[in-house]
Amino acid sequence: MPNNQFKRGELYSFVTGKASTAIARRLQKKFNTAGLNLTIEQWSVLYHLWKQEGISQQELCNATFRDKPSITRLVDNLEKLNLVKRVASEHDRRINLIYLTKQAQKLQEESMLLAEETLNEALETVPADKIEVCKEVLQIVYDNLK
Amino acid sequence: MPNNQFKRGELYSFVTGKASTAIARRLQKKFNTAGLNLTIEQWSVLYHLWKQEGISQQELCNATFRDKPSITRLVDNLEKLNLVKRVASEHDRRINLIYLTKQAQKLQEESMLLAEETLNEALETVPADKIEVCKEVLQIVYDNLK
DNA sequence: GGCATATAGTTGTTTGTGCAACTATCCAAA
DNA sequence: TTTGGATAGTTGCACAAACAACTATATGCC
Repeated sequence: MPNNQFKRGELYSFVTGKASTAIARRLQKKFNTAGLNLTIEQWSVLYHLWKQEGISQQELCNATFRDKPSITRLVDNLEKLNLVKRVASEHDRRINLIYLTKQAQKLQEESMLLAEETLNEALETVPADKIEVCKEVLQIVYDNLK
Repeated sequence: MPNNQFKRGELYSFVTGKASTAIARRLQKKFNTAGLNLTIEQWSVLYHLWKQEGISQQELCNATFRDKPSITRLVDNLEKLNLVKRVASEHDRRINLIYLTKQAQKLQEESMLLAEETLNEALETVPADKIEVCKEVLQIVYDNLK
């Protein structure tokens, strides 16, 4: 049992994601302070659309690791904010393709800068090689459980 | 700028806590399968009460890294499930001390086993020294942002 | 063509989070 | 002793997640 040695206090932080919660809260505060009227969850959808727009809601589910109802409602809210548009696919009428509005394109640079800034604050004083190990472990955890 | 080297794809996982989300989902499924009628958030409150009961809601806020309204509602729901009781402090009538019921005491062993099992599955194939580095980094992240 | 099945998306319900505003109580200083 | 500020907890609101049940459309097979 090589990995069976959890002291209880350590178990807790892993399950609750203390660190990632703290990162998300800090970024949310930066968005609010900057007057970006955007939740972290909405940002995480835009994040993938900035890489490639015109993808389906199902593809957004896979990319953001969320279920279909969550994406339906996030897209609902992003549509209300005039940041995305649903466009019915011509080939398959079950599919909505999601496109960014001009307004959303304007948000990319500023929000990404705030995200990088947040991560730099989070990882201040952490040596680069330890960050690499940490990323590697978190990726394996994800792969082990998905 | 020693830590300024985020490739964008990596940034996303850090902010969204992909790994810890996956762990929490896996544990929730184990609870459901085992017939434990308990959310991960409720479990995280019980977790601290098992270590020490009779603490105030404010102390639960600090321990679980949640705000006061969140704890109010988690305690509400735990009370509905007959797992905890609010007892007004005699010294300071503003304070509720939270005590476990017998029913909650019975849940400890089984739920902690499932949590350890989940972590073992998550960290399968990860060498112990890398786990240590990862824990260390996540703790620093938390300390940097709190 | 017609039917079974799979896929894309939506809706309802319960639970939790974050913020602001609120009540009740305590405490300390004038 | 009163009054003003701090602390503990609650409530309302908007947003999000997980699950189940639902509609609409597509596809493959007879």
